[in-house]
Amino acid sequence: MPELPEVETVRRGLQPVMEGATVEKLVLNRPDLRFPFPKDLNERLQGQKIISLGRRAKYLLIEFEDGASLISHLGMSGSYRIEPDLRFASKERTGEDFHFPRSKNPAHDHVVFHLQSANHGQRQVIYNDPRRFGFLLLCGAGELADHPSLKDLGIEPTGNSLSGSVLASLFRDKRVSLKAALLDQRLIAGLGNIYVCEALWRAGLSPLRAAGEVAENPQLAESLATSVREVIAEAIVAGGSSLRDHRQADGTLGYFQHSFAVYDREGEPCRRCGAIVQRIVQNGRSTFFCAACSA
DNA sequence: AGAATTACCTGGCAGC
DNA sequence: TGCTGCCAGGTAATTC
Repeated sequence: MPELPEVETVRRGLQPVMEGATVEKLVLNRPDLRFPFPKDLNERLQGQKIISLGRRAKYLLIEFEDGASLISHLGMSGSYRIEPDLRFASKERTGEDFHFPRSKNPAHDHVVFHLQSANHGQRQVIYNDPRRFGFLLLCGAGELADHPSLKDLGIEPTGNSLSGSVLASLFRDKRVSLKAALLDQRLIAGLGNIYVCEALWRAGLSPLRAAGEVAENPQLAESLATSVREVIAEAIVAGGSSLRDHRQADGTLGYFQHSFAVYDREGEPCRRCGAIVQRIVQNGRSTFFCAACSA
């Protein structure tokens, strides 16, 4: 699921239930995901109020009243879902504002937040992750900006801060391909394989082209920066992309996958020129593009 | 130092 | 129907 638009969609889905909620208990169903869970995690968070849900790049940030933050990354297959707390089922007025998605595979429900929600009564927020590439890290008050996972992240492609000139200065003298440069989280933070392919197609630029070359051409740099911002903004509005049946926290599906111009469309006609969309491998990962109308 | 490759996991799907 | 091999949106560690 999770590039920036998917993580932002998760954040918006969890926000009404989590913000202002008190952590009654945190249950860890295994000792680790990609990394070991922080020591004494339940003891550190129990009884605390969640002040806000934030996001940086593909990281979800859960901020607590004592200033600590939980840094949550969804890896390749992580998802959150919300359920009524079954221990209080008799008190629960269920179903009035949500439908609760069933777990597709309860064996991969690794973390359960038992919450006393500000507006929704008792709730469980459950983290499920079959491949376990995701992780949870705890960060003390004031340490967020310097945290190893966050400190080297580049500019957010949301809003209007990623201008053509900013992109040009980031890509200047880079000999790597545009594909690799756009995936580099130290330059622009939050893009993944899907949205890089889509943004390059929209700008009419070949993923094989050197990043530094585009940096020297203000019009191309402007076009690429605009395409990146547009693709990300449109994907957020669409609720992200739902691949392999991934769902949002409230169980609904994003629908940006229906707008893909090239991603996962190998052999199908280009929506701009009708030529056949190609798949190549760059740095070990699939790239989809139209060789006929991208230069 | 920067770039490319490999490692980490499970599930789904195509082909046999 | 079951097996095998391959592929998948991520970052981090290792190698070159």
